[in-house]
Amino acid sequence: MPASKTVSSKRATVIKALAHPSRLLIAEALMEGEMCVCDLKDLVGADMSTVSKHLSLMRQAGVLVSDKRGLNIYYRLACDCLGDFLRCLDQLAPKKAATKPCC
Amino acid sequence: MPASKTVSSKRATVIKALAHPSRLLIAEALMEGEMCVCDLKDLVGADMSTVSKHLSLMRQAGVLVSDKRGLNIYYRLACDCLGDFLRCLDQLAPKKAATKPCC
DNA sequence: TAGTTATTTGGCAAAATAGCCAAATAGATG
DNA sequence: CATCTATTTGGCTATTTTGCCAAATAACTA
Repeated sequence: MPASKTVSSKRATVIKALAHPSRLLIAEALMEGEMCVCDLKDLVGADMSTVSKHLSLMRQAGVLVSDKRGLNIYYRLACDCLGDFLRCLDQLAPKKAATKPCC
Repeated sequence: MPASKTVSSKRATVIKALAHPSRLLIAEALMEGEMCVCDLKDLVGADMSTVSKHLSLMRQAGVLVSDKRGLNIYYRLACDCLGDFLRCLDQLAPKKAATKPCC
């Protein structure tokens, strides 16, 4: 229960918001620019209510911000630090991975 | 089902390996240098078998590499891109978060 | 070899998460 | 106002994840 654990927990909440294939797909798409829920529904290929819940979770975590215009609600990333991180992660060797560091 | 979804899935697996308070705490500790399981068990404050399973999951995802020396097994991060990312995430405002972008 | 220490594995119950459907809400528009 | 469209919410089951205990390994030591 050290104080540092609380900080970790908060960070983990944010990271968890990205740690799902559909949610990461959404985040990746939003790196190109904002999209509305129906666009993202087509991208993910799930029920709109499912996508909406993913978006809600991501917004609660602070990863996304939303913006209502007309009938649509547009979502976009709240920060742009994702690209660099993903590029680095892509260099990791999964599984037993020997002992070679990467980036 | 686009090809990009597969890439996202792989990335999500890696991110998921960081998306748990105990596992992120471990990763943060390992940013300072390698540690053995018993050190990490004290840090996390959970059963050693629990910590071991977290470590195993992280190694499978490629986030950690391990190294056996004597009776101990030392773990360390497989990449050093975590710090920058965490610093950026710390600037995010959780919850309803208004509509202010951050970093 | 027997014992000791460090770690992993198997198994299981409890808790959290995902995803669908149906219903509710919030704005536009006729 | 009645309706349509876009999105969210509630509720439910199925699946996944967590974390403990007990038992199994693995490698050092007497």
